[in-house]
Amino acid sequence: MLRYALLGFLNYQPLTGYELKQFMDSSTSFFWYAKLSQVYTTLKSLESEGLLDSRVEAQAERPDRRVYSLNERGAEELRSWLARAMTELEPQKNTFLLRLFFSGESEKENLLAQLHLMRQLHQEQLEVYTHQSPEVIRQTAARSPGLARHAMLWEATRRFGEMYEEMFTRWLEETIEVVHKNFT
Amino acid sequence: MLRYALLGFLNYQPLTGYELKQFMDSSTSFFWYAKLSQVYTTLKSLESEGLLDSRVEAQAERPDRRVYSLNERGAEELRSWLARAMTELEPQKNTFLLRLFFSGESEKENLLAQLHLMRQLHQEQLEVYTHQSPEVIRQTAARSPGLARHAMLWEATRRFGEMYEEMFTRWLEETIEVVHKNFT
DNA sequence: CGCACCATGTAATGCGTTACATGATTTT
DNA sequence: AAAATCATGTAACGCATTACATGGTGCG
Repeated sequence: MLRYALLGFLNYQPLTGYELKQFMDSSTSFFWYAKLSQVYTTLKSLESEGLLDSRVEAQAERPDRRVYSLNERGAEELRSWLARAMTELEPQKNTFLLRLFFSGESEKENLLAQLHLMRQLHQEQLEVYTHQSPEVIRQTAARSPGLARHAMLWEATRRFGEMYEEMFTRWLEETIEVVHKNFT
Repeated sequence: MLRYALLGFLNYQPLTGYELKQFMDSSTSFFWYAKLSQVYTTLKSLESEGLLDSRVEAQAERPDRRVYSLNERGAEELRSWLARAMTELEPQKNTFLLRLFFSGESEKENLLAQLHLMRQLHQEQLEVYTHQSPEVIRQTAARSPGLARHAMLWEATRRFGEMYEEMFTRWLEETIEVVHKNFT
């Protein structure tokens, strides 16, 4: 799947593996992320499949950079992936819910401490979506007027993150209340 | 991670691989699931690590069943996993958001069709959490009075599913509206 | 002086999926 | 007569993580 994320970013402009990782970290990271090592290996395999081209740029007093760019076959692969609509819900995994599900024999205090810690973390994440992300989107979109329709969709994903964290925080408060009152 | 899910279920009672898969499908599947083949291989490796015991039950006119049970070391492993609190948010992946993020050059109609389809799917899933899941929990808890505190936490995870799908549906409606009005 | 950042990659391992293989019983 | 359920597993593959390996620049 990382393949498509990389094709998507390279559809905007040629980039190195290192830069791709940075772009991901500052935009899609809350719904798609990867380690640098995976970015490098995936770029290599995309190039060997003929979906990307690369050239090495020599730099004075810095390591050489390998810049990847999307070629026509890569652009076609991206379009065809986007055209294939999803017809089923994607199964999700959530370790925190798994733990909670099996915590019936845990100490009440440990359970409450874990729930409070999670609330803290989700509130912080909510702050990121409400305060930092809008700025990132505005700045990126400002660099080119052709990106207006893209920015609308970036904003939609940001809004998802915001609503998700709002919901998560509300659920944690509700759950803390229930555990506090009824857990023996 | 599946290891811990299996240890968790086996903490209630001895089960076969096939039964474990069924239990997962009817309870944790929205935040943890696995294929049968993985269940079997993971059980085997848990046994070889000495966390589970198994015995084969011969059956007349049915294939033999291998029943796994948690031993003291397995119970300890489960407890120690539950005791190690999470201190960071778990990164999530969501293919639908990834596609949306890169759909700036897609046809408006295709995009709206995809959003409508997703709304349909999430509304159906919401129905499952509000109508089917409470019954499953009530019935399972009714089988043994010692499961009351467990049932409280099962209910908390169900409630998460309900709130998640509610939120997702609201977000889809908001996004459909935005795309409908502003996407060219 | 040490840490963060820039920059690239390989190797080993682990977790999970898909495909393969078998076969009886029960339900439609 | 066909499909679903019960029941078990192995083999091949793919995606992702962790660890290893290197080395210069800039900042506090």
